[in-house]
Amino acid sequence: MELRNEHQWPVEKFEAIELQKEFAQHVQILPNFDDVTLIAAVDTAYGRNADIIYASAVIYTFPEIDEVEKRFHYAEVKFPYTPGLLYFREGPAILAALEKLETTPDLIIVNGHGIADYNRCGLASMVGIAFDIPTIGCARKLIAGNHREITPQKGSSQPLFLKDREVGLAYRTKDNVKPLFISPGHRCDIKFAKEMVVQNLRGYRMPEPLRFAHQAANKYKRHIEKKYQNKTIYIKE
DNA sequence: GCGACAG
DNA sequence: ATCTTGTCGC
Repeated sequence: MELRNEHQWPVEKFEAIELQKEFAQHVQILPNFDDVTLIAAVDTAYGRNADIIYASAVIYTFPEIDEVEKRFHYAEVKFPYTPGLLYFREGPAILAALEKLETTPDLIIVNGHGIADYNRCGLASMVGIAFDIPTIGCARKLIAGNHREITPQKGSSQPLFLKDREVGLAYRTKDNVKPLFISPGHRCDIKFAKEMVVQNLRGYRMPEPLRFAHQAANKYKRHIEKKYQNKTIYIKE
């Protein structure tokens, strides 16, 4: 895949916020009627000291969810974990893994929030803008917004509001299991995001592509750590 | 001002 | 996110 919006990686928080607000201007929330055949999912894993980040980018067919292509990338972590600025910590590795994909998916599911973010531009939105491709944010915890209580039954959901705006939803993917927070990232809307996530559930809390991408990132991490045990990992630019 | 705070 | 085994519950 090819980046559509290149930029420097900020070192200071205020610079990151400036870039995030600029990207937020480009976020498109609109109905998506495209036929979805290929779905990509990205996720990351960290080394023990949280100094190295490992990212996976995997493409699956939909609705079969058969693996089509799988790429990875690891890098030194250079930005501190800061709620609201996750993109600046994980973005370098995630974008690099996605750039290695030879196939272009119809949409990308990201482990993190889309517009359910204080600046309406979470990790999923930032990734979507970077490649100008439809993205969906899927998070296990809420960072911004509120919603009414949802029942314990699978399928129960409530809209997620942030400053009077509906930005996504809380969705129960399994009975008696904590809900998932879904929000559009870029070039799609809440309805599309919800439908896609629901149609990709296969009995677990997380949609299958993301669940697999998560496992893939961890396997990749173990592989690299084993390969370089006792040695100093050399990371090229 | 205080609390909350994706991975 | 990561450090970690068993264990309670559907």
